[in-house]
Amino acid sequence: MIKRIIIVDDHPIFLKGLAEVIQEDQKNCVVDLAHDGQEAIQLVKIMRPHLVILDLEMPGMNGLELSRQLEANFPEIKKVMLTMHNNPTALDLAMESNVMGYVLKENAVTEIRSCIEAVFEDKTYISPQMRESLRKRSVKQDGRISDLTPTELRVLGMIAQNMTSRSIADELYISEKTVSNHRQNIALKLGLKGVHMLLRYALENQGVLKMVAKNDTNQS
Amino acid sequence: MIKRIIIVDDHPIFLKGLAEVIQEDQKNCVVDLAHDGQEAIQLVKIMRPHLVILDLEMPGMNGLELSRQLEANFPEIKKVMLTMHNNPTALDLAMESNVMGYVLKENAVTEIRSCIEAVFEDKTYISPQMRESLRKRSVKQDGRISDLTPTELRVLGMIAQNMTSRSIADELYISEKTVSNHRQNIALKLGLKGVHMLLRYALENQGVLKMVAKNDTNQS
DNA sequence: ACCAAATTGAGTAGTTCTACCTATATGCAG
DNA sequence: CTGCATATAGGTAGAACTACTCAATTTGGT
Repeated sequence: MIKRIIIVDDHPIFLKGLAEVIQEDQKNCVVDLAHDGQEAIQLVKIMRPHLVILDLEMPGMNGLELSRQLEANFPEIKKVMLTMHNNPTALDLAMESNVMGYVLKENAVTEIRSCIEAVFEDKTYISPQMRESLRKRSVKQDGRISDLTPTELRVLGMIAQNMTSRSIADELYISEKTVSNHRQNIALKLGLKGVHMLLRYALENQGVLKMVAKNDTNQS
Repeated sequence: MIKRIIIVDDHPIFLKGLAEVIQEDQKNCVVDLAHDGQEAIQLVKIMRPHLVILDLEMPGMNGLELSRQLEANFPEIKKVMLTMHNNPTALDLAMESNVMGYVLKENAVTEIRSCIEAVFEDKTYISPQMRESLRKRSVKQDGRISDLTPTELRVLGMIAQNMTSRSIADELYISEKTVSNHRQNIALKLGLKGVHMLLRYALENQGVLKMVAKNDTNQS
């Protein structure tokens, strides 16, 4: 049976390269391409693919949003997430939108075949590297961004934008002391210690923070 | 006349995709591929290409090192740098190793053709986006990493690794006060102000810092 | 209406870094 | 030899954040 696959990636060269890798591997496939979320949704409506392979980091509608929209409107379509960064939080979020596969771009050429085959057998596939960093996290008992309350998320986002407690307090019309308490609670939940760990964490997870901020519909 | 081109990139899908873009564009070209610096040098010895297109960010030997080695051993071969990040300091360093072109990966598919043609006419080509951020920098009169002394570079690198002044002082067997002074001087030279600006800068330029640290042969 | 979670605010002590100074030793270039 | 840059070190004041503590108010859910 012929499978229809759509690949979504804002990076034209990667998109083209991946499409050819897949077409060489999977002989009985039709592969279509989309450069962003909007284009992807239009294409999905027409093509009704069996599988959508989507990039997490994209300008405009990011991969998470796209994945959620697909899940809401086309739940029968399987989803595989592609990403540059080995970030456990992003994996958490992706899993919540019910993706079946999660592949690091650097390994895509060797793993995408196994991933597609697994997904078409209704199995999930996660990059081995990714599983490794998940294991490390559970050993460290690190907290997750999803443990944070909406206000804490907001504060963390503002920290990532290099704002001081003072300026955050001003913008939110609350006391500087309250901001300080939020910082404390965030650090506690995330298991962060040290003077600069909060800023460091905020900077390293800037991308994920933006994605979480876009829809406040997932506080456990 | 047939031109020989070698592309070096650790990312297989991008490498493949770019190769095809170039071969479609440039009909009278022979394109060869290398996945890392070592492989590139071997290939250059055999192929004696007219042009090497190389990725800045690579594990092992990075693009700057490779470019310098090519410049030292094969000065007649032209070089074009590819990079993900729009970082003026990286451009400075690349220019010092005499690259003829500097292209952002996200624009590669549309720009690589103009770039190759420019370079074969002995002109330089720099991504328009890149020129824009250069203009902004010169307006801001920002300092450059290359203004820093070797010790300051070392300290900045350690700041990027999340070390406190105390631990840096311990590791270098100097006073904490001296480290504090270095911080002050670094911030002055780079035009940074504010509590966390140094850490922020250090984190954002971690990649470049590593490249600069690898060879201390370029203090102006 | 009540309980739990979230938000807000405060106190106090200590750490880390900034933002200014000054000062000495060393090595290199003119 | 004389500057100059570099690296070293110290002083003092203050800003920003951490690390603990406690408590009042609001909010959402059963």
